[in-house]
Amino acid sequence: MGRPRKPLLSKERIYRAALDLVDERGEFTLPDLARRLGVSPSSIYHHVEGRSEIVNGMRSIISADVLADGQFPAGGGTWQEQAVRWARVYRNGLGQHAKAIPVLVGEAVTDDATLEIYERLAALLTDQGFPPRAVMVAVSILDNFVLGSAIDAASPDVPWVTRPPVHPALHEALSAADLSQHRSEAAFKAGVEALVDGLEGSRLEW
Amino acid sequence: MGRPRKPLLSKERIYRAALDLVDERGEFTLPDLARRLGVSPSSIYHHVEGRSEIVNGMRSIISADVLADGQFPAGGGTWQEQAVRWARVYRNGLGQHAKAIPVLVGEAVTDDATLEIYERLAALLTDQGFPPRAVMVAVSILDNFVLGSAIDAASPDVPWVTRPPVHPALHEALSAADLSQHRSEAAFKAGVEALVDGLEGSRLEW
DNA sequence: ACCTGAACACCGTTCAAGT
DNA sequence: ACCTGAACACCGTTCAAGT
Repeated sequence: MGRPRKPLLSKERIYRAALDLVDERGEFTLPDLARRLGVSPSSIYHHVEGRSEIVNGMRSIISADVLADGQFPAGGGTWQEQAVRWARVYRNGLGQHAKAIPVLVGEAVTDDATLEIYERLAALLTDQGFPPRAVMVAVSILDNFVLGSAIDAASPDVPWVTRPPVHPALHEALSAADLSQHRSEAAFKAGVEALVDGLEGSRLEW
Repeated sequence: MGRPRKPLLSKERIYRAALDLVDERGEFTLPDLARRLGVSPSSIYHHVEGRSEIVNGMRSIISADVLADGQFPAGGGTWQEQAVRWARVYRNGLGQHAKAIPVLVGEAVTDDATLEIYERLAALLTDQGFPPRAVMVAVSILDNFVLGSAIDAASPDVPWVTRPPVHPALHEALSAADLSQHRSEAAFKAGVEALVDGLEGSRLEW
């Protein structure tokens, strides 16, 4: 068939199609992706280095969307309110692509958009007088919780399959809160607020 | 070659070998696993259903080790101290197999040992008078943070590759805390304590 | 029952050949 | 420069054949 007059592909189009695929199915293969793009698998290699560049590209799209949110994290209020908003907006952004998270985990973060997300939080804390080591610890704390919560939100339904006689307390708790969406939300909100309160108390320890 | 007088394989041996492999390399394939076991790939299928049973088996080994820890979570002290211990022991157990975490994430939890871990925490909180919905939220909160922290600990070195002029605050923070092991530890300790304190304050809200 | 080797339908990636 | 089809070394899984 030879070269087309106008390129059929671009990095952007490849990343987006891969993200769409993962949103739908929780995974993607190069042949699937090629089919979706109406192209042959080998064509993709004229635009990207390989599979892991595509995964990183997916993440940069998600992060760019997060950064586009006007509330991130500026918008006034105390620094605690801004930190809570940082976590909420970031987690919501990841939650839009919950099925992608297992794919993203394990690939190192190198893209500018994602780094900028962490820079925003680091800058907020630095401005607040946190010493550099405390900034690192605080960023890690919120990052860990956001990531864990986003994975939780990504679990299809209930995260644990209990059998009542064996796990009575866990089973009871699960059936009381069967709206898993709400469970995950409530856990996130309460957790972030507790963490940010905790930061204030111990910010000079590190 | 035909059937040996004594079976060469067992579920147990397969799970352990797979976990060893993942500990070393961060991943495993059936051919690798077969080689390690001195057996042909197809032999494995006489003992397990397939790859995902092996992944679940790996998790149950890790969880059994956690449960074998005498400190889990009994050992006296206030319920807050016990909850903190629960998180620490569980996270340390996962940390022994940090490279396995990306492999485990995404596979639903169904094995008894892992469910028992959560049951212990749920029972602790139930005994403490937390209503079922609060138990669920509290368990989710600690679970999310433990998982996020364990993933963080699994990252080979620094989780973010910054370029100084673009991400000044983040870069400064990173270079101040270049001992990543310690960074991850400090973040975990401070985070868990803040979360458990927060639980006490809001336990009747849910 | 439990191992083997051959076979199947896949996967990611490379590359010469076309325009 | 950018697409294709053929090819490569893999992967997980199945199954008939052996003891």
